[in-house]
Amino acid sequence: MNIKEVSERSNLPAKTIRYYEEIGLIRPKRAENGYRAFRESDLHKLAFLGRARELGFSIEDCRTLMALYEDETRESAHVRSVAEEHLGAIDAKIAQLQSMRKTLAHLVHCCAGDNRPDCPILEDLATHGPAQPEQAAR
Amino acid sequence: MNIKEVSERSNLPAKTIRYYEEIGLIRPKRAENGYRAFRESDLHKLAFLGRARELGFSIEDCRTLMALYEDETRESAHVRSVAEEHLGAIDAKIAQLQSMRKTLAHLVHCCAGDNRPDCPILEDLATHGPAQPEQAAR
DNA sequence: ATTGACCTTCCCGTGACTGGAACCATTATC
DNA sequence: GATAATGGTTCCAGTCACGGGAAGGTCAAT
Repeated sequence: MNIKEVSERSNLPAKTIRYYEEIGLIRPKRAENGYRAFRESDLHKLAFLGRARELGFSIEDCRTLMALYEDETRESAHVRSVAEEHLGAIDAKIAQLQSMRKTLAHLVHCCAGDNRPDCPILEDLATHGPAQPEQAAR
Repeated sequence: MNIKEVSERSNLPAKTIRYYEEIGLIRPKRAENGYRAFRESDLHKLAFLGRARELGFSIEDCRTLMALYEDETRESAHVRSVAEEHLGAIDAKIAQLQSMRKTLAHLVHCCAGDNRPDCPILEDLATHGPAQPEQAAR
């Protein structure tokens, strides 16, 4: 298989597939003309990677998960802990976005949105400076 | 004011302040020794920027918002539209994260997390390839 | 005279790609 | 056989919003 077919069957851009090879996530063979020669197993790995990326795992997480996938002696606890950590990060991100959303929605609601210059959004920005970083918990 | 005082009073790292000057968001004067000489107005702008960044506005949005802030003839509708667009992006991001979260939480819940290799998380990754990109709406 | 704290610029690295240039290989068409 | 279209290759640069660190100048205090 050449890269285009793999790209279509994995729903990953060819650029991404080359990048994954560059960083060692896949190791397709080469044909005599220098073209990458993908096997079904490469395609399978790419689908795995695509799904993991879709769930928001970092490339490094993907590397770990692939290694676990290929390790018959893995413990599911290991996989689960990777997923749990990622889940925690997602939750933190959601909370942060919801906090932004709340403030922003309020400001947008308060803004007349007409041809006059008065604007509570700008007033907020001008008066509520950035928050002090919290003292890190020990 | 030198950069350290401004950094402390604005709660922005000195690196960030220099960066904001580099990209033209602020234009502090210079003392004879080459040090940046910040005025209160620079500090005010930095606080404005810090707050806008805290609400997730991009640097380009910040540039627009600052320009509107300084434009006495602005229309609040303009400010509001910038904020609404950003709000929409936040909502989209939240929805995407919640979708990930849902799938991931389910998988984590299903995974025994013990010393055996069987793992529904890896099974999902191996079998549910990446989604086809939706046909873009016209 | 020498610390030490502060300031400066400059360059590299981040994550996960994307775009584009320049060039080689294969296949189809005239 | 010449040409064009399509596909492949590598390499370089750019994205976003900074952060780290080196090399060196300035200032206040000891």
